[in-house]
Amino acid sequence: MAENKIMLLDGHSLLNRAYYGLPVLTNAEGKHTNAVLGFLNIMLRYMEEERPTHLLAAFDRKEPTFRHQRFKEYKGTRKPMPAELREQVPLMKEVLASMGIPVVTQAGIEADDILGTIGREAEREDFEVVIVSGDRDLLQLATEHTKIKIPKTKAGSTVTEDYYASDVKNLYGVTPTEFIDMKGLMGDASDNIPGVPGIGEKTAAKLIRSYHSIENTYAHIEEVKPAKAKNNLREYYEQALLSKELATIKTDCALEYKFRDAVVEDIFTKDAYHLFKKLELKSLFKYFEDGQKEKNDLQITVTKDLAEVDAVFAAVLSETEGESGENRMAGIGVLGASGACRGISVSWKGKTALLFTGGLCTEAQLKDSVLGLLEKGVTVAVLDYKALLHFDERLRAYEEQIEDAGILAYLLNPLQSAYDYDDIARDYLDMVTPSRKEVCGKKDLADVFSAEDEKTVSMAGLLSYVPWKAVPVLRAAVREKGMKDLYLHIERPTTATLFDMEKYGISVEKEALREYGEQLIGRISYLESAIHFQAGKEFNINSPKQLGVVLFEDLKMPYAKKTKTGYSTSADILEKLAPEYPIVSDILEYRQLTKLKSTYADGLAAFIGEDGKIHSIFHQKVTATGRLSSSDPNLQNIPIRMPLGRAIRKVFVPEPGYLFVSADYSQIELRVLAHMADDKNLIDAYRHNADIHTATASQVFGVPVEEVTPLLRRNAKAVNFGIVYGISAFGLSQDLNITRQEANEYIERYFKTYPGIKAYLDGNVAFAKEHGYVKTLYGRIRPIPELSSSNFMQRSFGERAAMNSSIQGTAADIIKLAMIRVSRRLREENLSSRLILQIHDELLIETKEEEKEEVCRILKEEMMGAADLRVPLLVDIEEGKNWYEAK
DNA sequence: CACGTCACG
DNA sequence: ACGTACGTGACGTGT
Repeated sequence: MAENKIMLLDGHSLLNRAYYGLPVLTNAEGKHTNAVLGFLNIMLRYMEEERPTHLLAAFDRKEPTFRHQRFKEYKGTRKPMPAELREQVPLMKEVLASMGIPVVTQAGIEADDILGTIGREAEREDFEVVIVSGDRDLLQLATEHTKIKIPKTKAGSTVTEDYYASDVKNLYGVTPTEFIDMKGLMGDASDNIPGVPGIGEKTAAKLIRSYHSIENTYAHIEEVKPAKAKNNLREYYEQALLSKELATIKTDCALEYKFRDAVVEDIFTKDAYHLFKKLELKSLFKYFEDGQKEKNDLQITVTKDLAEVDAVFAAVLSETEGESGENRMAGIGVLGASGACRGISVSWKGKTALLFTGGLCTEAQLKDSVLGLLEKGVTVAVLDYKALLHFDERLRAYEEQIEDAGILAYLLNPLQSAYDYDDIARDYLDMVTPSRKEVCGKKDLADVFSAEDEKTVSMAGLLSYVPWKAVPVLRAAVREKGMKDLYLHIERPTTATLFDMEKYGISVEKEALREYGEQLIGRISYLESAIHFQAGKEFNINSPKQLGVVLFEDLKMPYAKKTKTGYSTSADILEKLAPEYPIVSDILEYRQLTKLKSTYADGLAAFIGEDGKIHSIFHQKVTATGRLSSSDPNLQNIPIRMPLGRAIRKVFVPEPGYLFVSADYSQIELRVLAHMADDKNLIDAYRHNADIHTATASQVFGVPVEEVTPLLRRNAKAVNFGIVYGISAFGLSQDLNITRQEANEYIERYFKTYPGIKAYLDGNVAFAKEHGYVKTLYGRIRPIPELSSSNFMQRSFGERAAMNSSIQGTAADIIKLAMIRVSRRLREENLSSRLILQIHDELLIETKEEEKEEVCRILKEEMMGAADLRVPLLVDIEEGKNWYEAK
């Protein structure tokens, strides 16, 4: 029989070590999990290394007090345990319990003493003992058969120090027992052990090496070398003995727990699996692969035989006929990109079929068959409706029968980074599945698929099975959270308008774009030479690191400011230096021009397709607030603020015979705020169509409207912006280059002028703190886990995000509504005008000359009418033969 | 792959 | 005392 080995975990100490070793990590509910994950990683690694037959974890009954006051980072400072760590203590115990690992605590006995006592008990019964702790105090327990393992996190990875008695001796020159005496002399501020003043680690080690104990040192007090140590030890001898007692870990406690019960069994239990899932400890799922995780009840058939394919669709139809709910539903997934579809995946009533093209079964056949399901009234569940429209846009006619699991999941938690099949399976179906990356790497499923490769077959099946299975769950959750209307009337209809914009694209004059880039080169190389000359050396201007050294070390400029890696060379710093140093002006201009060249001139050119157009992607599941985002390329950040950058808009043109019309909401966020806060003063200002910044300046600074100077207006405008962003005196002071006190005064005066705003913002933050999320006017939620942080900075961020998100999110809801209404009208009135782009508060439309008047009217009507607020929603319209003119 | 920077709303 | 405005995406550098 293998020899017995027991591993003893120092619960609080390991949790503490893990907490500070890993970055903040939360699950969707905002529960912090980094310490739990770190603890488990260390534990699992050591179990692998040591293969113990017995295992348990010791915790203090209460939070450590008195002797073991060790939840602090620095000596002497007694930091309370951060809330993020505190909440993980009970969680950790729960996790251990779920894994069948005993959590040993006992009233009046500290964890160290439990470890010491059990360690000795086990050793007496011929166990090998391994004690795991982040705390070096435990070294005193080391023997020939008791090893102390101390994990250390170094640069992200964990390294371990192992100590038997001999290792302690080698390192400190004292035995583990003498280690206690050493500690008695030197003390430990972090453990509230006083020790002897003036005796530090060096002296203590020397004395104990010579005399082996405090008592014996005292007996030879006359010989004690440094005079200071001699005198202090005399004076503080009692305290030294007390310290020794405090530092001694007890090994003879009367424990109720019998360590023989701590036999290691299968720790990857079903309970553990469910708990890990709830905590989203994804990296640990792999341990359950053969264990307790639910078997995917996928029944998959694979075919490319036309008759069999037909039979599958016939079966779907007949078996869903007359059913309701999920039984009337089929999941559909496309295998391969839109142009190169190799097949589709279909799930219904728990069954899944993979249907491939080839032989007599064509892509068109598959598409028609899917359409056939919809015609017969089957509801189709998908992971990504927009992707499906790229597969076959005829599906848009059946929008009301389509359920998008990805969008539903996004509404339930917009903070996730992805909504792929594995995410939804994990979050809503309690299934752990290999991710797309694990199955396909960087390739498309269609390229790696093989009927013999079980993983690819399984993943292909999941593409339809997961939406089929999850949509009922997701729908119920969305309804329960009050977002059903948001989904049905805003989010789902938005998808098709985004698809249209992506498909249609926007024309770009390639040659003009090339010339634009060309024209920048000369000036860029001139500036480069000028900068190098003024610096007195050549260096990479694009490297903030090198630039920082040149400016703040070589040229010794002031305003040198931090960043983790070096000096900050951001524009707001350089702008302060520019009047004084010509080189800085040149750098600013250089930065501007190279940005235009690389991101816009060259960057955009790379996206122009065969059709002379750019088809950027509009993302509906990315932002925390409900806004859209755009990528490949991003057409929502084309320059406009500076003349030279703005000129790039000239290369964006309508198709021949068409014009651009751009329509943007005037200050939609402030108007939304006025409505939601129901602030009488702000509402009145908007109802009277006042210049809002001037009106604000007049009221806040107490001067008649006619006497508002440009400076006052500018300040008021900054305050208005700040309010929308979740005001902070520091942010405002930065923006206006004023002191924080002045900024504070502005804010106070603002809130005095608009008391409704103050009440609303406060109320919103309070709501967020109570519920953990904020809501838009249309019920969209944004969770804000940072609000429960004990970290001031994070919590403050949460408060600002709470103030901002309802406003930004409500504006985003309204613009989505406007897009839906505008495209509906354009279609209903049989116009050939199209929605081209959305830039948050602006819609760009391509219109025929003769439709222009009509389109402008529609835009005004539908945008202004998108929401019925307590203030008018004004829309400004411009037109032109390119995007530069239409703005 | 993280960071600094900067383009937009 | 803490050290920031809210929301994005793309580029170049440097580990």
